[in-house]
Amino acid sequence: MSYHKKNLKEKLVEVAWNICVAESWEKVNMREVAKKAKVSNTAFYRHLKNKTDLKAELMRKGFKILNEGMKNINNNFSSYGAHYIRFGLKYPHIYDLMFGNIDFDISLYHDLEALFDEAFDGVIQGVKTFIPDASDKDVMIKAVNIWASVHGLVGILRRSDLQANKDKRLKWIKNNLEEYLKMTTFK
Amino acid sequence: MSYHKKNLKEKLVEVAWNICVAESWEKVNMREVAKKAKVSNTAFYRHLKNKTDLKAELMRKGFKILNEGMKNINNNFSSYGAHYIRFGLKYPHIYDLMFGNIDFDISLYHDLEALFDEAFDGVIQGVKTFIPDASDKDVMIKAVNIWASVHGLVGILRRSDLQANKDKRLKWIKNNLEEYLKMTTFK
DNA sequence: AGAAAAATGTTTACTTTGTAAACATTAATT
DNA sequence: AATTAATGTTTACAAAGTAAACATTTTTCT
Repeated sequence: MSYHKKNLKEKLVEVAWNICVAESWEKVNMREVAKKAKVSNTAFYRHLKNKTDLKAELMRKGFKILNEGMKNINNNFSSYGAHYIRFGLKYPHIYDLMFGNIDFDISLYHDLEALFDEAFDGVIQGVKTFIPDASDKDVMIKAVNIWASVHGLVGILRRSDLQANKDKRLKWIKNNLEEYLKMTTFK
Repeated sequence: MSYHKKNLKEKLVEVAWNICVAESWEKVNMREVAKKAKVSNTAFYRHLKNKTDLKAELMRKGFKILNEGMKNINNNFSSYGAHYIRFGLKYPHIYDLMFGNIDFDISLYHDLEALFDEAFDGVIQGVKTFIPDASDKDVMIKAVNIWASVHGLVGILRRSDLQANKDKRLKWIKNNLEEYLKMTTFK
């Protein structure tokens, strides 16, 4: 047996990430993660406090990917929305952790809370840029509407992915996200 | 000990409902439910196949309440949206089961699938009524946008309920749902 | 360099929770 | 009344999170 692996924490997080992406958070269990990382069941606990902390790690990783992708978007406002939606469709279960899971007390993880607020603030700033003369209240209303529409759409499109009942019009929306967004929320 | 309670199934579902409403689905466990219903741990299994079926029961109950409330709404289209949102805020964890939980394979529960489709179809019909000359595609686009905006907003408002950071502008939206909806999605 | 301390793995063991199986009791059916 | 079905209980097991004690490696300090 070889004690002291290098970067075991990273390895464990990566294994958990892969399971969560391929299946879902519910399918992530410590024994399986440990087995795939080729360490004992409880090695994990030398690196993370508990399973909730592992979840937080996955969220961090998700925000990192999402934010990184944001940087490579051209000046078109609606394409930011499309980027969000594509992220949600590419990593649905990570997305759930980041934006859905209300059981998770995000206020215990200040960096995650900051990442979240930052994302919303991005929308606020975007609205301000595109509607320079809007009142504070109107900016907020528009930003909330954009945020809600984008996140709500992820839910619809995910569901339609699962159902046999694949509506052609939904398919159109999915394949023409930016056009759809310009016709609705971002118009 | 008294064998053969009356309506044990209903009792169990009710107990589970109360726990799920007060806490969350994660906090619902069979032993606790059994204890609160004053039966043995496994009495449950004479009435429902497994815990997933219990979840389906809660979803049914949720749809029943939501649909019942729908009937008592006057002709204003945006007030349907507000009704949805208020339901989501009143029963957030039931709402999660009904509209969020993607792990749950709704296609195994045809009645639930039908209830879901019915709800979405309601939006389609609403859009058709309010924009009689819209193309099929445009109706779908509008309906999806309404659905997404409404469900997305529930997420934002729930989060703001939890956070100390209670933004006044969000509070305004919450207290003036219909006005907000008319300014945005339902305009 | 060598000893002490810190970090990191492992083994063992306990708890919680879902649920299967065997058994008991009551209700329904013939 | 006797048989069967329905519904409860008891017992038991497996999966999963994680605490505690122990082992080994690495780091730090003289």
